[in-house]
Amino acid sequence: MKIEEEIKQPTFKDNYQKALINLVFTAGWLQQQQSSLFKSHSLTLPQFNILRILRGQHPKPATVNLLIDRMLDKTSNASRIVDKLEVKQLVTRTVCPSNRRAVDICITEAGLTLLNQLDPVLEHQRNGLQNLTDEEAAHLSDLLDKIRN
Amino acid sequence: MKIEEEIKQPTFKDNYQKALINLVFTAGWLQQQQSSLFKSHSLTLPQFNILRILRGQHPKPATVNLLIDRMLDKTSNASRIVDKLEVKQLVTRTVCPSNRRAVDICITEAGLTLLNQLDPVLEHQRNGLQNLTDEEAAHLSDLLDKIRN
DNA sequence: GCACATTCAATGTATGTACATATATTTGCA
DNA sequence: TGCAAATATATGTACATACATTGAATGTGC
Repeated sequence: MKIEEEIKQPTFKDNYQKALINLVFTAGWLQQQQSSLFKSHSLTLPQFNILRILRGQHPKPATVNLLIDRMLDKTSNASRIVDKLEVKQLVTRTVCPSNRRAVDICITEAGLTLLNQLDPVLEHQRNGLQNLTDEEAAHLSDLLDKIRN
Repeated sequence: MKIEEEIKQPTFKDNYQKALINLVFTAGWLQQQQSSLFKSHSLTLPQFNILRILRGQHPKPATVNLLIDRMLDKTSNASRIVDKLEVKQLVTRTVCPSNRRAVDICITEAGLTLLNQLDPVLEHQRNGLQNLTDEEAAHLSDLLDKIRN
């Protein structure tokens, strides 16, 4: 469905306004698609993303700062998302021995197992962009880089 | 800055994953840019978007259902966003005479004045996509439509 | 060695998102 | 008519976002 129909706005001021609205709408649409994949495992999208970063570090620990650096949403509160993951015993939190201000966060075996279960689901969906060709996906990424200069 | 640098991830599995992450990241980046424009007027982005829809209807009233239909984020709670706008006296809420289940929501003069103040700011920014050409913006929008099929 | 700024994480508050449920009203049909 | 289903909105709860503030630990300059 074209964006005009999705939000029932027949015309836009110009192509810039149309692309902006389409961009925000489509990103939300994709995030909702992804969220639904995790719901049955009681994981939210931000929780999943944090876990994935931790797996990338594994077996090295990560700090909260490192998580923020790598998160898509820089302003969100990594500390509290880690709280939730800790309660579910998917991560551990220990004070860093070499710098007691920092906290070492590690993914647990349970966390790794959960992610491994989720991988094939995501893979099968080709990350939700299955309607694009490889070239189109690359071109899209270039346009987005250009937006942010 | 390329997306690889933004989130400090040197490589991606494929162009699909890269485009997906870039899409979500860029949409968040744009929304934060916009939010900062409203902050000095104590308006949040969802509140602004609701106000803009109401201005489009003016002087006809809108219902909560109409707002949800036109909102970018369909699952958000329009009712509570209208609450906030009502407290600020930017909108009015009256029970619809012809259907007492529904609520007629109208933008007030104060709301219209506020939007008019904000318009030039947004216009000047070309909606945040000033780095794209008109053709690129149109092409981006087409790619996004294609993602959602 | 000590005052002071900086860094790192946690916390507080307001708002928004996601989803389930509640309440009132209207519609439709047996 | 009467009553179940559908509709329109509001409310409850858990989680996340945005941003300011706090508090402990560390680094720096003197």
